[in-house]
Amino acid sequence: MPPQRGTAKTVAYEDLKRAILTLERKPGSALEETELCELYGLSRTPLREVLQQLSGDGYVTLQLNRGARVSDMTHFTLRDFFLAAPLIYSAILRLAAQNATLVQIDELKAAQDAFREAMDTGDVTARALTNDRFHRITGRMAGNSYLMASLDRLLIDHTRIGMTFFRQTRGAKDERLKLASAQHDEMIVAIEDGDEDRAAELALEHWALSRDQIELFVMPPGLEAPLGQPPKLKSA
Amino acid sequence: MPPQRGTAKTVAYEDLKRAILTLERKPGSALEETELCELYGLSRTPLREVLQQLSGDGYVTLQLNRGARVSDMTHFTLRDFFLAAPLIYSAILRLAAQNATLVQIDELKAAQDAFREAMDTGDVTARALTNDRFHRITGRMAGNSYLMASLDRLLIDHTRIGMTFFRQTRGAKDERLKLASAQHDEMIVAIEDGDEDRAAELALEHWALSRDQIELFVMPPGLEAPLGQPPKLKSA
DNA sequence: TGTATTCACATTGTATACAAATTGGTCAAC
DNA sequence: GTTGACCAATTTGTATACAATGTGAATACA
Repeated sequence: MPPQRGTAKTVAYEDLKRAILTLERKPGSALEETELCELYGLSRTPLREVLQQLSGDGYVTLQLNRGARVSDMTHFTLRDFFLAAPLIYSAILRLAAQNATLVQIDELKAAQDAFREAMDTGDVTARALTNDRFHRITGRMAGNSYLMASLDRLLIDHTRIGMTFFRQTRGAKDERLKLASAQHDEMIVAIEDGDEDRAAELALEHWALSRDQIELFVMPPGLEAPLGQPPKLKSA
Repeated sequence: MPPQRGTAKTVAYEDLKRAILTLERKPGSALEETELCELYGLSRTPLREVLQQLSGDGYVTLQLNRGARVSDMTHFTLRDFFLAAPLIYSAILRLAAQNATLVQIDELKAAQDAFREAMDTGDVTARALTNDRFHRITGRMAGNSYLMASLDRLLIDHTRIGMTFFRQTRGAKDERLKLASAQHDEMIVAIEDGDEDRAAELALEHWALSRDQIELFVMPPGLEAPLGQPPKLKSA
């Protein structure tokens, strides 16, 4: 799925992914070719190929004669997200517990160390990216390319959503972060033990925690029955 | 997910997909750029972009400085396939029953008509492609982009596998084809009725039928306990 | 005879130039 | 004042030429 391990091209590919995941590039924003060419020191031909790749991976949306945009997140995607996430996450973690190799388990532990460190520093971006990395490793452990396709797309949006709600984590809410981290630790144990039922269960608990945070963010207390019109939609 | 509705480029994109799904292009076979350029009347730049797209969609695998190959199917992928298929198919059909529009239901009926027709003619390719089309429509009905990513990849391989076992359908085995078709009909009813439980159930039954055919093909009767070595694997 | 090195060829990767399409703005007409 | 057409400027799409990498055959050497 990674494009190639070329040089400047890979840098562009990876950095665009990072920028999209961290909301540095906002959903729906235009990606102009010449700007990106200068930024990454590529000519348009290879840069366009990077954009095609990112499109296939779900990071970017292409429109004929109208260039590339960062894939946007509507409330439709949020609804889809809520439906797909528990299904895929639990399946992935079950398979991870079945199939993880020792090397991968070490990778996962390292990722968790990095996440814990990012938790301590207040760096929102680092939290989101290290968390993203943790879950992508569980995906690789599962080693199922079909499910991986869904996981990849879920994580794009999960990480982007996380960038907004990790930001508001203060005081009492840090308990949630600690809980999330503790769940990661338990996942590692379950995977090491090959305890697939426990791993799947943890995936669902972890998702439930995340879901509650998202719901809190989407629907803050006190605004549960908002008056007035729903946000206006573009008609297709 | 479709690239654009350009002209020659779209033709190349769609035709390559078709050729890959029908095994006209064999798994693992090389896709040389100049050959494809002549075939589709494109220069290398847009053709390469098509290959990048197909790579993102899972039809094609790219290697740095070594070009593109048709994604191959090992028995690893077959194992992954058996794990992921029931999960995704049932989820997709459940959502399809929830969300299908009337227009989509008409499309699905048309696809089923085409499938039935292909069943009568002995045309293996037509069977595989119309069946593929039927299931992709259910995916669009479900309208969940996350799960769609997995479904797309499952259907690539399911259709390719189908190309081999549809071929051996004769005499008594036609019963299986009729049953598959009848299941399609029942799916349409369940979707029209919004009966999501029934739709999900049918997805599993349909999968079970398909799985049995695949198992028969992979492990023909009389070879259930083969002697000697398992097929040799390429390490890594 | 077997192995290693070299060189020519073929194929992929990149840059640039050119063609086509879209966008935004101006001006005229209603 | 609003609508519409037209034109310039920007941006995307395509072709071609060139650079770099990989492949394989022939040859030299052990």
